[in-house]
Order: sequence, then C-alpha cells, then structure tokens
Amino acid sequence: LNTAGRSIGDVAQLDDVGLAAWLGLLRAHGVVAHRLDVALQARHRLSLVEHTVLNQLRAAGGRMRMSYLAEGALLSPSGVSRLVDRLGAAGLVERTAWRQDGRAIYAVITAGGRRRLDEAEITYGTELRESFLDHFSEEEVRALREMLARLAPVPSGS
Amino acid sequence: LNTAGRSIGDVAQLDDVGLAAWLGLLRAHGVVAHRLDVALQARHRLSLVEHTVLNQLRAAGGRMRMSYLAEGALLSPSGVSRLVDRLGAAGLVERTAWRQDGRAIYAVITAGGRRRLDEAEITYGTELRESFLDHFSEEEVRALREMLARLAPVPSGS
DNA sequence: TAAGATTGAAGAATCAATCTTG
DNA sequence: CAAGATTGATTCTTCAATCTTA
Repeated sequence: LNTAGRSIGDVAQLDDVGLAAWLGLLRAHGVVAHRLDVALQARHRLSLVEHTVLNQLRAAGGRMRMSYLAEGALLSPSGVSRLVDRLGAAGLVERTAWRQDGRAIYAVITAGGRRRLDEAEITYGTELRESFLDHFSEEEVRALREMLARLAPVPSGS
Repeated sequence: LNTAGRSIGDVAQLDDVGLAAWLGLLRAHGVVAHRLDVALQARHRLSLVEHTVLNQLRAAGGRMRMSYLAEGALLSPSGVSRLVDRLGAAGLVERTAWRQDGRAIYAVITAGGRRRLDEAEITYGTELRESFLDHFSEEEVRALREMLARLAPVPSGS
C-alpha cells in the first residue's frame, strides 16, 4: 500500500527519512506559527507577520528600507507596502524619505511601536517556549539553530 | 543597540539562541516552501498545498474524510472544502458520500490525481533536495526529523 | 532606461453563518 | 441540539502595471 513516502528503488527518488523531515518542518512551522499568531492577535492586535516586521525594525536600530524589510520578512514589495500601511494606520511605524536617494523609503518604528512590542514580549516568549523550545534541550536548540541557519542566510542590510 | 533578540536578565525573557532557532525555522520554511511552490506551479500546475493534500490522500490509501484532510494539511474546514473544489475541477479528486454517516464526505484521489502526483515527483524531489536535504548529513536529517516530530503529532485518521 | 515603491485586480485562506444528517 | 461540511464576506498576499526619482 505504500504508507508515507515512496519506496526506494526508483531514480532520483526521495528517501522516506528526508521526506519525513521536511513534512515535519512543514507541520512544526504551521503549528507553532499558528499558535503565536492566535495569541498575538487576541492579546495584542498584532499578526505574527506584523510582529516579525516590528521586531526586525527594532533589531536594525529602528529604521529599515522597504526593500530590505521585504527580504527579511520574505514578503513581496507590495506585501510590505501594504503591511507598512496597516502598521502606519495603527501608529506603530512611520514612513520617511531618504535625502541621498529620493526613490528609497524608510520605515521607522515609533515609540508606540516599541511599546506594543514590549507589551507583546511576554506573550511571544511564553507561547514560543511552550509550543517550541520546551520540547528540546539547550544543546538541541543550539544544533537546530545552526542547522536551520544553513538554509537561508538572513540579509544584513539596513 | 541590541542586535538580534533581547538580552538576558529580564523575567520570562527569551534567550537569543532560542529566538534565533525559531526565526531560522520561520525563514527556512519560507524559503523552501516558496521554492517548492514556484517549481510545482510552473511545471505541474499544482500549489504546494495542493500537492501536500494529494500526497496525503495517496498515502492514506486514496481516500480521506474532509475533516481529517483539514487536520493533516493544517487548514480550516472551509479551506479544505475550497481546495477540494479546485482539485475536483481539475479532475484530480472526487467527493463521495459515506453510507454509514450521511454527514461525512470523503475526498478520493482519481487516476488523474495519481498521475499528476507521479509527474511532479521528480520536481518535488529535486527541489527539496537542493533547497533542503543537501545541506545536511544523513545523520542530521534523521535528527531533524526526530526533533521536529515532537512538536506536532501527525493525525492518524482515515 | 532602471531602481524603488505603490496601486488595481485577482487568488487563496479565514471566521461566522447556514444547511443537512444523526 | 450536535457533527460535518459548505457558502458569504472579509482579509491578506501576490503579479502586473504604474508612478517617481536617478
């Protein structure tokens, strides 16, 4: 009947362990992301993506170019534009032009944005620990981080 | 300036390594899933989610209840309903009632659905290997699978 | 003319409400 | 009335086209 993946034998075929690892990643992502999203929305009116962008912004020193924000959050240019619209309407970020190059626009986190991020920190930490970190030893978390980092270098730009 | 996560010290705070592991998972998922999605759409007119559902269906022996399909693919009931609409319109699955309980509906993969899955197999395998598996040793893939499996038990139902 | 960002149209997912069967 | 599935309205995201500045 062929239970999970395909069997061995054929050319260029996936082995079951590899497929299971990927399906596990897919599922783990879905479960953890959904839980964070639900908690953040309910308690802080922030989607997970919005939180991620705000966090990125703060980590970069408070300001980031739209295009780098897109890379960092794995969103399209239009996706970021609209996301920043929403965050702007909520008073969490502002857009500012850049003198050197009139084409570039910077998103800047506001004091309100930093406050909102602070308020959400306990929620974020608690949910992330319960749904993710608590299932691993410290050693395993380090190994996980190191392995996952190989797949997708984080862009550096500001 | 506080580069990546928050620092140590505060109560109930996340450590940087744990946060980095999660952000790495988020990013790894995004990159790999996007690459699979693009390749499957371009070469086989299947989104990644559609492929996942077809694969699940086949793995379960060809038929699955709508609600179990939802659990398996981490979709809402309405999400599955519409997904099965699309797959049905493409001739890849069919809906069948279940005598024992007139409320339950089964999605059944068609011969065309199996064929499409077969056609997509090389693409799926190649992309998954290049974007994911090739970055790890066999040992690491096994470890990854085992760790990720702890986070989200796969439902068994058919 | 290209780079950077925004807007219009369209697709896919969700919640809430509805319909059907048990 | 509860369980299972579908539909209406809405939201978020993307691609393609557009606008502005270099």
